[in-house]
Amino acid sequence: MDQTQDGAHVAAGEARDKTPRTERGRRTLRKLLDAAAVEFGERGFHEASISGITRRAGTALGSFYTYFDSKDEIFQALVRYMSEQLRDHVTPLVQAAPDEISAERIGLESFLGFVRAHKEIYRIIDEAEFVDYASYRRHYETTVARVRQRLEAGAARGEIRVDVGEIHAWAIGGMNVFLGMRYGLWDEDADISEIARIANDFVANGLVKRD
Amino acid sequence: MDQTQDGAHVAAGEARDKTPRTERGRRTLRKLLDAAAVEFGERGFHEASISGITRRAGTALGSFYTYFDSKDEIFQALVRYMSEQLRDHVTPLVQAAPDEISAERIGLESFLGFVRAHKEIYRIIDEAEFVDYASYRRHYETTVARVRQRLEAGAARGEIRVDVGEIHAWAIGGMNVFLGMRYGLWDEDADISEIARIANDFVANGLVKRD
Amino acid sequence: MDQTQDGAHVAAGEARDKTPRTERGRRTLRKLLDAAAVEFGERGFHEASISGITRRAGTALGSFYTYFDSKDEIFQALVRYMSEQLRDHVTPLVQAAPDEISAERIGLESFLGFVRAHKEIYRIIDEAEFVDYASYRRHYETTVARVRQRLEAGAARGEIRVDVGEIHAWAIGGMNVFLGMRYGLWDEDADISEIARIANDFVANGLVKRD
Amino acid sequence: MDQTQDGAHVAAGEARDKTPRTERGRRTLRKLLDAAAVEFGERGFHEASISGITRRAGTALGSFYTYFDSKDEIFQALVRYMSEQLRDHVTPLVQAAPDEISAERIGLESFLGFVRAHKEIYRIIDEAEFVDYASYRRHYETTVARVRQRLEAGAARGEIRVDVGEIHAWAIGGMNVFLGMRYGLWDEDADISEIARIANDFVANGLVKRD
DNA sequence: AATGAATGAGGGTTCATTCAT
DNA sequence: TATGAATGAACCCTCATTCAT
Repeated sequence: MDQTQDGAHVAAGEARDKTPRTERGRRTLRKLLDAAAVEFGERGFHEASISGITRRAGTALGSFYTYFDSKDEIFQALVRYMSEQLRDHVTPLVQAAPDEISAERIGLESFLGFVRAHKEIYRIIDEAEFVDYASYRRHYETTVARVRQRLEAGAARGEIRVDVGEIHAWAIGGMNVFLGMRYGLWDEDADISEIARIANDFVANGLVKRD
Repeated sequence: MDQTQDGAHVAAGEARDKTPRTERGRRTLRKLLDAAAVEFGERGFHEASISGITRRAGTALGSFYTYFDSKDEIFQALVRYMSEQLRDHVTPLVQAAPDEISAERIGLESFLGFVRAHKEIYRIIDEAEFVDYASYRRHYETTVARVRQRLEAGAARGEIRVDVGEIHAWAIGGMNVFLGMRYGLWDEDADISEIARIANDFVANGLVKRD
Repeated sequence: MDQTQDGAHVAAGEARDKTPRTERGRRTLRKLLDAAAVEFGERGFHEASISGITRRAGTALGSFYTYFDSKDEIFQALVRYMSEQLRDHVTPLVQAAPDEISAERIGLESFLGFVRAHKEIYRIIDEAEFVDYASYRRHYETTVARVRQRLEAGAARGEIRVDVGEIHAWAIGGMNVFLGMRYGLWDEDADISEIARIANDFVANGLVKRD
Repeated sequence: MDQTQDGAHVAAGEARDKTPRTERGRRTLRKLLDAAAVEFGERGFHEASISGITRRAGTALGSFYTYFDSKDEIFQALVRYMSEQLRDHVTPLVQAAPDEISAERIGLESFLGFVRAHKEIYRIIDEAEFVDYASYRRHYETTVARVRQRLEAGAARGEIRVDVGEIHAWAIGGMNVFLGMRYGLWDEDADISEIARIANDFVANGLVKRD
């Protein structure tokens, strides 16, 4: 976790660096982050408590503040970390796709799989909308920007229509997120790859009847 | 409440009816709901306070509890109320559309307009995900169910492909919500009808190049 | 109920008389007292609420204050009323006793029966210790004074030892109250007259072995 | 709590142990208990406030909750503690008595002395009837059980009649409590050992005239 | 007399954060 | 670094009592 963005609290005086120096410190930091993921995922930001995190981590309450300045800060760190985990899961699969249409199908399918396997991540990122708006917005802008790049590259390669742009990217992002909620979070049994196939056919061909 | 179902909390013994019996009571109830919409919209559920609501409503703190059992309860009432307001705004416009494809365009455009005009409603409904999950889920399931009905009716009329179903409905729902966030909430200046036109062309024809 | 004792609130200005003038008023007053007996008996003074009383009585909340000045006042009225009910139940039976020893047995037995039949009365009078100390003290002082009178009359008639006095009366009072709690309130099944017989034998003869 | 059983509220999930681990913690806990005894004794359970307790204890309001989960809990702890204090005062004196009749006299006299010296204890234990019924009942059942054991042991030793049992024990318990109230709490000046002597003579010989 | 809405003081409890060891 | 006690602002909710009709 770094503190580049929103670094308002750096200016005023002491900017003690909370990066652990020792191996033991790094272990504790990791335990806290893992515990926080579970605590925030299970109880949500406001119900979650620092003492809940340290209890799960097996550390003393006070130790928390050796590594983080506040509850908000660890949440922010977690959102960034999870956003990256999601990206790291999806990106290589998408990049291996033979063409842009397939890439979107694979992107959705891998997203659905990830949501199912890590439901707490979905929740935590979404709750950022009400806890750390900057992180929330950054996550979705980044995610959608990647969609847009793929679309424009696909268009440049002649695989899809040439007028694709930001609007299409947000539309696809929204579709994926809602399908993730509906079939990743809520419906345990749906066949993920079938859903991705159908949605992808829709994205590719739209609603109009073709013959 | 907290991530559980809503429930008709009547069961245990006393279920004193909080419905106002006098005209004065109805006025106060309305003032409280209006004030709560502003308070929750501006500060979010957790930052919002009952005293903030009554201050805005111009009533005594205790009067709040003449009409609501808890902070959760008024939030729930508000989500339902706003969900209905949104529906009442969009539905007649959509129903007047000449065909299903146009209906989706008009639906999106009117949604974007509504979000711009009532930003707090968007926020409140979304925050329900973390405050009153049942309301949140009900809102989106209801909304998407309406999309699905339109799609299937359009298919029955031969206006669109016949294999549309739940997945397409959730995809369109997600798309609309994200475009609402991006161009309704974040971007004040975007031309709403132009966005709806582009997104609708995407929905109609998909990504594939047509000639 | 009257307001002779502790009438501090009479002096200051308006001493509106709360005695009902109409028949309808007298009915409402009675309903309130009955409801209060149930409410206080079931929930205790502090858990009880005026609205609980009026709900049980089937009157409007505001009507309560047509008849009583405060929660304390109705409680006080109730304690006095119940104290009298208890006395009215016990006294005639005791007075019909052939001698003082028997009188004490009958007094205990009828008290045990009364407690069983009116558990809420026991509770209400006892709680007065923490709500309306004056009423509590008056109740027990009155009760014990009656025991003492009986004892002294019995001694004068030569039925019992001549040195009986206040201490004996308080001892007998306490004995009765505890047996009432143990075998009237807690133990539904105990044979009341057998208990009274054993206790009375103890009161008559004491612990010392006789042959 | 309220009229129900006490219970080892461990069950549901987190049972953070509130036992202090440091010496400083033990000191604070003790200060809180002492302050609570005064606060509850002076104002009664319902008038007492947590902030009143911490003010008297000289700690911050929040510190209370480091050691107790609720106002009920500290009250319960206090009742148990006081019940033990009373027992520790009376028991050794009673056990040193030469015979059972004397034991009861000494028991009463030491009880009267204790009540006078610690009026708040009498009040707190009695108020438990309306705050923490289980504690109240446990206190008196334990106390009376001790009386009963003494009686039966005395009978076995041939010092008193052989048919003594539970009823006699509750009778004696009630006598003591009422005499404690009358001559320990209300009457500062009465000669305690004289009262105990008279009451004991009554307990030993009963009401019947002997010559 | 009756009704039911309005009032607001008051208190228990939570918990992020700080501090002393 | 780690520990766990200490701090106190903040807030929800209750309910006796008053008021207007």
